[in-house]
Amino acid sequence: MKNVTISELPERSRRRIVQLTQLLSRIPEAQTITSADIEKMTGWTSSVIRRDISLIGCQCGATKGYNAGKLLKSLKDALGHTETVEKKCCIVGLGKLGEALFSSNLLEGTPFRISAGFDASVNRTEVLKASFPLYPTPELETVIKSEGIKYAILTVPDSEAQKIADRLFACGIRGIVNYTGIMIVHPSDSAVENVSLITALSDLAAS
Amino acid sequence: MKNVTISELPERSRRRIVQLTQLLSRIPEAQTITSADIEKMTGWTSSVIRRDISLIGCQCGATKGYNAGKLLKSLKDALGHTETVEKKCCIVGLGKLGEALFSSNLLEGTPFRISAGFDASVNRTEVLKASFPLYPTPELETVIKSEGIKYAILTVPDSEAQKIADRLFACGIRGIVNYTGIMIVHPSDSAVENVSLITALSDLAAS
DNA sequence: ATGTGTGAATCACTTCACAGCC
DNA sequence: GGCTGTGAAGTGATTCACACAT
Repeated sequence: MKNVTISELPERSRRRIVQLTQLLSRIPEAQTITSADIEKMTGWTSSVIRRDISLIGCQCGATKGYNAGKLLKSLKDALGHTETVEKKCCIVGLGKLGEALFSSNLLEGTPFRISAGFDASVNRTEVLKASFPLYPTPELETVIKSEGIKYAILTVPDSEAQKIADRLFACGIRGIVNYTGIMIVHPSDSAVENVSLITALSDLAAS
Repeated sequence: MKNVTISELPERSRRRIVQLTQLLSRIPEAQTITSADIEKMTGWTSSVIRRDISLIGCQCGATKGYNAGKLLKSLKDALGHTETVEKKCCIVGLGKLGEALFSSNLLEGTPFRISAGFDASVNRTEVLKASFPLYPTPELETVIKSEGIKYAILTVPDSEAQKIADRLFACGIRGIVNYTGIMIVHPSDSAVENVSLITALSDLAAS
């Protein structure tokens, strides 16, 4: 099996590969790592890990386990995390949460780049300092289209969330990372990743 | 099927039920809602929704669909979201992100309550204002044990994350909501919900 | 000797399809 | 008539177990 692209493989495998990528990026490149080692760190069984890796056609596991650097490279390739391709995002809602997210440089070293920020308050867009341009919300459609932005980080108040999401999907946004407390209704050709504190806590408590 | 508790049912169903609860809480109690309506809003098939609901033994669907209020109540019961039971959480790391999370009152109306905050900087714990007590990180073990806190929201810098997580699990924390950019290695009798921006964006982009 | 890669078997989840009920 | 609730069938993911490579 060779050169399978990420969106072709099973959803569960895909998510594990995303996380495995993050895990490996903190391990010295030269180190070898076995599927049993990864099992200890993640809780996934070694066989599911071996299968995931074989699905992307890495074939980099020699007799003593995988070479961490090579494996990471294969995973990143499969995910399309190559230096040359930059994935444009915007952040909508520049309250405390929005500000905290973009000012902490979380996306450094990833293929994602925040290219625009939006807030309903003109005052806010003028006062805040960011490494990307800030616009009042009415300009949302124009900027997203002209910049070709495909992903949005949603940090507006709950009461605004669905309305803004509708506008985002209407102007070409393919996916939203939803930090609000409500569930976003969305078209079937788009995606929402729920990153809400309530969902996360409820999932923890129920597990 | 009656009175099945949430941790007994399939993981996928559990997660959908958590989300469904959030969705329903924004719908008038008196309204009736069919599994087909929910399909339109969530993208899950009506049959998977009907089965999820039947798993918790609601039996509240009459001939014209579910009564939103009754359904919500059944779901909340199954999740253990009853008024009387309060689930204690703490937040570790009171930087911008931590502050943004607790000051936005996201947990109002949920069974979760933040009972303590911790930060490495004594200055920070003294200056910030919160509706719960703030402590310097060395007091973490003492406070968590004496308060009986079971869940933690982790918003420390990446470089500290694993160290702090180890301490949290060692003193009785059962689950962590991880806002840091790294993957937390954790004991198998505990859980981590990853809520990192990078993971969410990567999952979106790969879908 | 050790750990991968992968068919085959198993297990879990989803969809089908329809009986039953308002 | 319309929609739920649920056995039975189908699909998809995980685990088993072992041949193979070093």
